[in-house]
Amino acid sequence: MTSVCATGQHDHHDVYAQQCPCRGLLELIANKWTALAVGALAAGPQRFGALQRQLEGVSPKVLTQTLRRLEDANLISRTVYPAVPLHVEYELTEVGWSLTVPLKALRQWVEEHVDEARV
Amino acid sequence: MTSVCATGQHDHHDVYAQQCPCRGLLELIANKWTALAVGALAAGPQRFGALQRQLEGVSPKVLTQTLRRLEDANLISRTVYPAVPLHVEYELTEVGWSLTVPLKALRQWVEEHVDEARV
DNA sequence: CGGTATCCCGTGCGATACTG
DNA sequence: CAGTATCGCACGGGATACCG
Repeated sequence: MTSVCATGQHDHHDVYAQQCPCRGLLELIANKWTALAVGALAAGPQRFGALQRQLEGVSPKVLTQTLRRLEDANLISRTVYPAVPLHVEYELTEVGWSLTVPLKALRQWVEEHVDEARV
Repeated sequence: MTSVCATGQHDHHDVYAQQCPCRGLLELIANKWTALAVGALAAGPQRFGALQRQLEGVSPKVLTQTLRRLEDANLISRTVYPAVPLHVEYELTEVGWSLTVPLKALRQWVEEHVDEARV
């Protein structure tokens, strides 16, 4: 069994439907900036402004949406340091950090097959 | 360096922008059915109708779009057997097959962290 | 059987302006 | 500094009907 969704418990009657456990993750990292934000945070905790500069072209609204979704998914944490001016740090959680491993595998696949695959 | 996009050649000046080589792949598998179609085809060559039944809920138009994109990316091949009724087979290419490896890593991550991460 | 054509809708994304 | 508010558009996706 090598499919994305099937488990060892399943057989050829598998349905790759809405119930697939991959769906949630795929829909999360599917959007434009999420995986890139995780990649940026893999270098260490970052402030909102720093993330916005690294993810070139992202608007503050969209960056906020992206970070909120990651926070809701428990992949990053948001820490506010009450000060003037405001200081907010985003950081990968432990489980968020673990996600960088398969994500990095994906990146390596791209590097290795960028010529064969027209992605 | 553990970020999604940075390579060993890069340093802290990396920009996770539109130029990131991951972007193409992420935008490809980002949509609703692509990764699932790859997963289905990992079980072996499939006909259009069989894919449509496995990817429960997909409309013929969207399935066609999905398969065309995968074909354009050189990840699957489309073979027409001229007969009545028509017989069309979709099959993973070699590079398409190689993609199932990191995709499977992603699935395993989901299974292992489904409780910690609310994806 | 394996699609295309057509219509429609939700939402992800972007630009800009403004605020605690 | 770190967002929110508002507007608008493009596009992915869905339903249905039809075609070679």
